[in-house]
Amino acid sequence: MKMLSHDFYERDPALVATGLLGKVLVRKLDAEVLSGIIVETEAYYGRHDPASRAYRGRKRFNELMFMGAGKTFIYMVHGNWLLNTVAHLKGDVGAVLIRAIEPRKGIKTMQKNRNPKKLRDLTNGPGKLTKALAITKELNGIDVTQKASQLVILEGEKESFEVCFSHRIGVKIDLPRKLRFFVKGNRCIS
DNA sequence: AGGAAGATCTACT
DNA sequence: GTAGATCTTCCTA
Repeated sequence: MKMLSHDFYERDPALVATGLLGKVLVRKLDAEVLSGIIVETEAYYGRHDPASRAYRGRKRFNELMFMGAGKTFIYMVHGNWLLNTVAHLKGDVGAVLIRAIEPRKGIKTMQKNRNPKKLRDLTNGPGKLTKALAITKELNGIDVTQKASQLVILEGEKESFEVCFSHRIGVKIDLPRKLRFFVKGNRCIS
């Protein structure tokens, strides 16, 4: 399968967020490869987005959002690591939060990392998927368009599905636009 | 030093 | 399904 190019991420965050649905998130470990289909995402903007990490301007912890698209942006919220990919037009600011995946390869290892009651709870949330895929701050800032990276995103198979959208989850003050996107009917949604 | 943050788990109705 | 405790950084005072 082909990797997504740098250009894919150099677009409006909402376009990238919808575009990432159905794509394959691949986590390379020393001994094995874990993967899953992206089924839920959210778009975040810069200064005019009160829910964005970049709302209060550029700081050391959020500077990745201001830099080149196609990198990971990982941070901690309520004790969970959340995985974003930096996505924005050239010179702009933004990111896409990956909220849920449908597990494909390495399910056993994921279950070792996290032990949910039901299988469908394995990766149906932003903090859950990072734990299942062993994603931590160590992977912050790596380039998901580089083959050598421990985290990459591939083109999915050409499945057809319907995209639904809603307001973002958990944010205090949301924008008037609906910026959460998910695959209709998928059971691995948060 | 204190508190907020894009969440999760558990234990109830 | 909803409620409350608790998870760990980094920001702000």
